Amino acid sequence: MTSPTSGRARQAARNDVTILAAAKEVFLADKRAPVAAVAERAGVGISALYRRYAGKEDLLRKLCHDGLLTFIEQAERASAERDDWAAFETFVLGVVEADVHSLTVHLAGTFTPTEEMSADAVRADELATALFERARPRMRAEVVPADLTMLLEMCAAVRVPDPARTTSLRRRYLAMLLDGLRAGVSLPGPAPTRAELSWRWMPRPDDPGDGSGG
Amino acid sequence: MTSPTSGRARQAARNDVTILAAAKEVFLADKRAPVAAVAERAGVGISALYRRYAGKEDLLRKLCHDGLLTFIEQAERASAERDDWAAFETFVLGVVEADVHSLTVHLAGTFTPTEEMSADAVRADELATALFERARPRMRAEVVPADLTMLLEMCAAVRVPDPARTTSLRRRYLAMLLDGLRAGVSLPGPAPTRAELSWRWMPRPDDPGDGSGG
DNA sequence: TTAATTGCGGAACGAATCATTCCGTTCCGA
DNA sequence: TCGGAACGGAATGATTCGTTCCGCAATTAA
Repeated sequence: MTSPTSGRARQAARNDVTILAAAKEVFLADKRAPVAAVAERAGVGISALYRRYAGKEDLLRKLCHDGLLTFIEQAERASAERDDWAAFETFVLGVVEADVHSLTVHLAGTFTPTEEMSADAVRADELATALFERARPRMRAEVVPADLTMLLEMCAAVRVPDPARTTSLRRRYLAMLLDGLRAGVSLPGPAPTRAELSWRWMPRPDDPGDGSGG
Repeated sequence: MTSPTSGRARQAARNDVTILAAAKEVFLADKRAPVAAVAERAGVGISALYRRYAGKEDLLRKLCHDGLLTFIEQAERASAERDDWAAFETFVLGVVEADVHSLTVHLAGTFTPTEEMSADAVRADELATALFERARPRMRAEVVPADLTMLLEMCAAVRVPDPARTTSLRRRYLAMLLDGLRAGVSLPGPAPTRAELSWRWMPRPDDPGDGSGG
């Protein structure tokens, strides 16, 4: 089992990424989607999926963790930029374009997290906060890092059937949000606290959607 | 049956509004909620609900239509304001505070609409577009009335467990969005078209939530 | 007072959905 | 030719949920 460059094992290795990509697409569109939908999208049988993951929760966990790692990667890459605001902008744009928010926040609560995941979540939060703080001098008064979570949430809510257009429209409204982040001075009501946003990471009996299922 | 001011009929009349209010709360939190959850929230049995509505779809339709009428009411009320921008602002704020968006757009597609509903939807669109056009001179270049739908969508995505805080936070981010609506000049990508947003009003096999079900 | 009616609570029913398992098949590698 | 890894997809069992049905209680009409 050195390098599966041919035949069976090769196809299996290909299925690894195919299934993961299919799962990402399917659960982004509807986080309550059945497992069978993932298999169908990937063009494989259900066996191929259950051979790789112990169950649905396992797959969801893997997906969420991957999203978290992408988030961290975007943050680290953006941190290299010299200009404070440009770094922040690059980071947020990267997260939005990778459609990572739905993979992390929206899938949270559908499984019990790993210790490693929790640690990565903390690190992700630290990186994002650092980027936010760097750019904060150029923002309006009274904004806080917790606002970033909500801005990403709002971008994730932009969704049309065509994925390409969804990305394009998200860029449009992200530009508006970033302008709004810098304009004016006074904002109504108190800023969100960390406690108010942490409920997403706790297991929930019901599923407030989405109002919107993905 | 002149005026039910006592006993039985009185309680029944009270249940009319209780059930409707419960349904609004429940389906706002999760549009896929079971009918039994509505009855439980209202503190009545399932019979009390089915006596009033032919089925779940009937209840959803009533709820959505009520939301549409509230939307129209907010638009008409705001239209009376002299200042063009103030009228627009009052209107949007009214819609957001009434949490009407989830009742209309998010519930659309879960039932077959009435002719009257379709007519009201057209009227709602006309009123909203008129308010938008009045305020447009004070907005950045290249924004279109269809943007309003998306802005409302983004506000509806702001949600925390506490309803009062949800309203407060929505006001906060609405202020940012409105500032973003006026700032700058150039926006990336083409504006949304009506066709891209009309899919919400067509019956769908699946349910893209949000990824989030509200 | 009595009988009819209205409104209702909640168990029961049946359909649908889904995660998971299981069995037979295919095909690569030796 | 053979062992077994990988797989397709039907079968299964549990759960959820919309709807119906039956019996009871309270009110009202006679």
